[in-house]
Amino acid sequence: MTRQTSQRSAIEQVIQDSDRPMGIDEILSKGKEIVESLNQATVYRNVKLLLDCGTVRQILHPTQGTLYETAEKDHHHHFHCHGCNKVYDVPGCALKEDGIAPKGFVVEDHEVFLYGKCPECSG
Amino acid sequence: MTRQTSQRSAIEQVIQDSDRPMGIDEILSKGKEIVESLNQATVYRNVKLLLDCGTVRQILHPTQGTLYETAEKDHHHHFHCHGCNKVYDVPGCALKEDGIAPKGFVVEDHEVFLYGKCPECSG
DNA sequence: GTGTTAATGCAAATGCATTTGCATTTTCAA
DNA sequence: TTGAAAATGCAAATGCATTTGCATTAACAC
Repeated sequence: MTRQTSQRSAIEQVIQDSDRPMGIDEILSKGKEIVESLNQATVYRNVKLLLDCGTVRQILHPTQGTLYETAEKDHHHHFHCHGCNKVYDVPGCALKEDGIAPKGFVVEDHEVFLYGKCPECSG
Repeated sequence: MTRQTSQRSAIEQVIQDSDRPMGIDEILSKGKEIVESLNQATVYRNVKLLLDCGTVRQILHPTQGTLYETAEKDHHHHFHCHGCNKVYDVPGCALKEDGIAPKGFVVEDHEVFLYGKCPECSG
């Protein structure tokens, strides 16, 4: 049976409240603002639980490693700013619907990663 | 000074001749068909040289790890078949030109990863 | 309240891709 | 042809994210 702990709800809250995907370290540091004793291994363990129960989604980012976001979000893309190094959500889908892949290829899913400067860093 | 060796040209040839990106292990096994003594460390060392001199491009694939392809290729996308596990090149760009990212974001580059079944595996 | 046992914190262990040290082999300029 | 230096093969070492063992703490059913 699974129990409700302060660290568990801190981790859930941090992920739910974020408008962009985060890595383990960022979840850890944000979570520490809520429960200061929070430990990295606990973050790994709880994120894995959340993945298993489908609450959270894993993003394998080409340059930023493994990130996590709420599974509640609709399909969207990710923008990596090489100024502040953050990964932002980009709502909607900029992929053309037809003829994406050559004849015979069945496209079941896709991911788009954008790179550049965010508003704060491009000024 | 850099010298021409049979393993070096085997590695170059394997990468040049391929119509899809390959990981170290695949470069190694294809290379072994040309020079059977070929060693993994040698592949790593030579691929790094080719990267440095701009002949080869590195792809950090979300699910397939680090792949390599000729830098000669034009911009294209990559399709991962979860049947045969190969990554295919998809010529052209299926990304809409405008309004990809919200106002203020400067998009300098992008990558598109497609997932599904290739013609051989979807039959 | 109390006891059972899940969850945590910590540090050590693991797994894996990549790199490195070194003895040996090979290239290539002289 | 020969010798210095580059490259190779091999195995061990590294770096890193992630996992695990274990003693301790805390949740919650009773």
